[in-house]
Amino acid sequence: MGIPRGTYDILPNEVTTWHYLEKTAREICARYAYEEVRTPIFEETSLYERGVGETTDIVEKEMYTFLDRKKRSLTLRPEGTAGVVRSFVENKMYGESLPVKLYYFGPMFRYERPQAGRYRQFHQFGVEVFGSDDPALDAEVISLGLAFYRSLGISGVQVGINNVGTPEIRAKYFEKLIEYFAPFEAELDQDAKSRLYRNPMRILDSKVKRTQEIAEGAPSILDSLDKASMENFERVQSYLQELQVPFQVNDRLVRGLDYYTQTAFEFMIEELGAQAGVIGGGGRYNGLVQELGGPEVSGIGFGIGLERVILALKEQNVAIPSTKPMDCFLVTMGEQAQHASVRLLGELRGAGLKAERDYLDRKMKAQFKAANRYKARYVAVLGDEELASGKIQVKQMETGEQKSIAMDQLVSYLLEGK
RNA sequence: GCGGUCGUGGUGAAGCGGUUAACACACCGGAUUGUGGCUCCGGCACUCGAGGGUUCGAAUCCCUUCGAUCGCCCCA
Repeated sequence: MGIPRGTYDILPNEVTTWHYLEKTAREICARYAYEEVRTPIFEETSLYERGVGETTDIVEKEMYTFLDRKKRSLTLRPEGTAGVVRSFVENKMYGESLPVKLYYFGPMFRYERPQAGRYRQFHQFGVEVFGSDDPALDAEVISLGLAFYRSLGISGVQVGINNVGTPEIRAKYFEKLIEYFAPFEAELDQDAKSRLYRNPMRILDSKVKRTQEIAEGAPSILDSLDKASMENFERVQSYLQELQVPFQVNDRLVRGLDYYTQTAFEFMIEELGAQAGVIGGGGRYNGLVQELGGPEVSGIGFGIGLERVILALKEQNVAIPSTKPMDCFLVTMGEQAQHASVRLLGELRGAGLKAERDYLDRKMKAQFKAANRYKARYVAVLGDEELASGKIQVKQMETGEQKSIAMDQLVSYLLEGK
């Protein structure tokens, strides 16, 4: 027996990092007036087929799909947006005052081969905004993402933005691309060939040298945009400038999900390499709410891969705030003292102090060692003498200073020392 | 789904055909039977991911399998 492939345990010493990420995300979202939403970890399979797109890699080969006991097809969520949109529609949030600004945090599942910064169960922090086309929101969402990285202490995050137009524009652009690539068909690599008629935009970011050379001359989607899209794109850029968000226009930026319209963006960090370097991405999805049965309400959001954020934190040696030190370790000598320690320990904890004792009947020396391991600020020694006198020995570990204190004064003494 | 590398104690690792499986750290115990962080001493792998084979003999060679890791596709 072992842990399933592509999954991993987050052990206590790592959990502090996760708390740090969550806390930071929550604080920033609160500042930007986003509220948390928690949706199920699995949904009906059809939600993703319709929402994410039938021809995407995610739906074609990466979903964890299973039948329940009533033979309903369910799928462990491969991404966050579809579920949040479903919830938005189902709970008729479009009836509330718009825009509705939401964020989420949690595990996602994709059946892929594990690799650096890629797991089968991984975690995302994401936001979604519904009900406004205002390009200022596009800029807000991007700057919120960037604020998250910065607030964590990650530097060098690059923002790439593009405008992928409307589905109609993309259809026309596809024709142009096919027209351009067709004469080179024989020179393209296998992957590019298979994409030529299905999704030629994907050829643009190929890593195969010859394909890349050919792709360099391909027409840009920006030249195919209609006036409204172009204006929208320009306004997003000017708002980003207002917010002092550095960005690069990348007309080759393609996202993996079908639902994106207009603005598409990515957060990247160079040190982590080509794959893990994309630490977040998102865009606008103006047709999705309708596609999933809601009214014509537009949306925009991003998903940030937290495993990759953690890679970046480690790469850049960002210090994680450590856990609370132990206020007091109770050393006990003898059975009487062990009994008495139960109550004393309860009192310490009841007073809000972090306190611990030995449970393995260890020798005093070993108990002191344990206290050190816990980084205890004080050690209180309780033995027969103390029980008889009602006074307990309290040692401040850093200075080695030791005092005798009335047992009922211990709590207030420790609270003073904080 | 495809390709490379790897798999020895709690951890980091040596050993690469010859039989008690180095060493370091961690942990436990003792020196110091009521006091930590230093020092010294002792303990801690019937076993080298699993299964099969070659051999007088395998952790060391071969095959299979599982897993990890890195890369490709794709993505966070």
